[in-house]
Amino acid sequence: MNKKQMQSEQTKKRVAEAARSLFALKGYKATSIEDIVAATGSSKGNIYYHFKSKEGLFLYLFDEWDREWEENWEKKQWQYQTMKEKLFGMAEQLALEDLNHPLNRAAEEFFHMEEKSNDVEERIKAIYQNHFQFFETFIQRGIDQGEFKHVNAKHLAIGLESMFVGLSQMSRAASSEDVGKLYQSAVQAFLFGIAIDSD
Amino acid sequence: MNKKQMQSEQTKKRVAEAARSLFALKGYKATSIEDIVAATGSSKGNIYYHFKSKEGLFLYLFDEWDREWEENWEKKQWQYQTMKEKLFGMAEQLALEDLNHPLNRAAEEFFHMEEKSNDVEERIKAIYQNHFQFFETFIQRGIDQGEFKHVNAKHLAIGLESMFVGLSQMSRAASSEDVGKLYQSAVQAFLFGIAIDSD
DNA sequence: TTTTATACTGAACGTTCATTCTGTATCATA
DNA sequence: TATGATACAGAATGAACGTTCAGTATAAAA
Repeated sequence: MNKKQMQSEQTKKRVAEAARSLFALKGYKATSIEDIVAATGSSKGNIYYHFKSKEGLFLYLFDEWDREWEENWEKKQWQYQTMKEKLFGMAEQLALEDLNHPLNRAAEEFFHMEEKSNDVEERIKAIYQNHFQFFETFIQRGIDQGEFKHVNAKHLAIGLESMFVGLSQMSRAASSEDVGKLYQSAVQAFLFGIAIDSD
Repeated sequence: MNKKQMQSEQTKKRVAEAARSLFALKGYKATSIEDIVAATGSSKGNIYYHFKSKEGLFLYLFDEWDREWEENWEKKQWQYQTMKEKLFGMAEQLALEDLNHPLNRAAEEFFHMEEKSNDVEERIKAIYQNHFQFFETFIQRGIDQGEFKHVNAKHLAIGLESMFVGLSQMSRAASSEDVGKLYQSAVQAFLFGIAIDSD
């Protein structure tokens, strides 16, 4: 790799990292390109040389996060034996890691914005579909291994994703609660139910 | 009531209804005061005479919705006997009524905006607390009546709210699915669990 | 050394928008 | 009828910000 290419790559990283900090601190909308300029010393034009748009820059950061999450999970999941244990473990990772991830708040804001370019909208849908697929495979494995009932894996995959997405949002409003316990009892309910007559 | 007061009230209603339609159509941020001016024939100044701000106008509409929801639920819940049935009934009302409510999308956007005035932030927190309280009472009743296990009602109230909030959001991404079924299986899981070994 | 592609600059553009403010019309009240 | 309050009009304010573009510097390629 060239000296020039290396510098270019470094610049891109510097911009990305500054952007991540700013998005974390101020939120997506409230972080202006000007803010990133001030934080990096790079010029506006240069930022647009490295990233297609503000949306593109954010999506770049989000992808990094998503990739890292899956890597961490792959490393971690082997310590658990059953699918039930895995699910509790996943809840733990989500509660501890995700909630404290710098992009957490900004991502929520970003995903709920109404003014998005069409390609971004498509990307977001694809991300969700990916998560659904992940959980569907997970649940299906539980069924195949005789741990889970013969439920509709597709529906309950969405149910699981819903629960975790919602949990992540509610954890902020219900601040005084112990978040770990919250996630744990939610998963407990999802696995074993809260009703007494188990039919 | 005066003729003047009546006209004033009508104007306020006209503005509110136009705003609701526009928020539903274009989203919160994308709906400008100018849009509402164009739709009502009222002037900007007049809108600000009747409502404190754009945020205030939206919150006014949201309150109406919240009130109506509780009224509808109060009417409906008596047709169900057990708490389990009630929960399924609630899921139905949420799936059918809420998802089609004009403000649904805009409210999501509004609640996830990062730039909010402090009093609005407080209001939103209060709204959530209210929902938590509602579910906590609900679950506690189930426990007292011997229908539910001795779970932590506080935690699971948040869990329920999380699930429904998440479900409402996911229902858009997973459009092709039958939303009613989706809610139903989520509640089914929450009540009876998906695991086979019910401990 | 000349040429060319890449990396970078920053001023200018174009647009959007919530809110305020000064003034006016209308109706209730005294 | 005179006075005061209420309801309404709409121009002006004032700021914010993403994106583009014409031009410059730097280093690789020829």
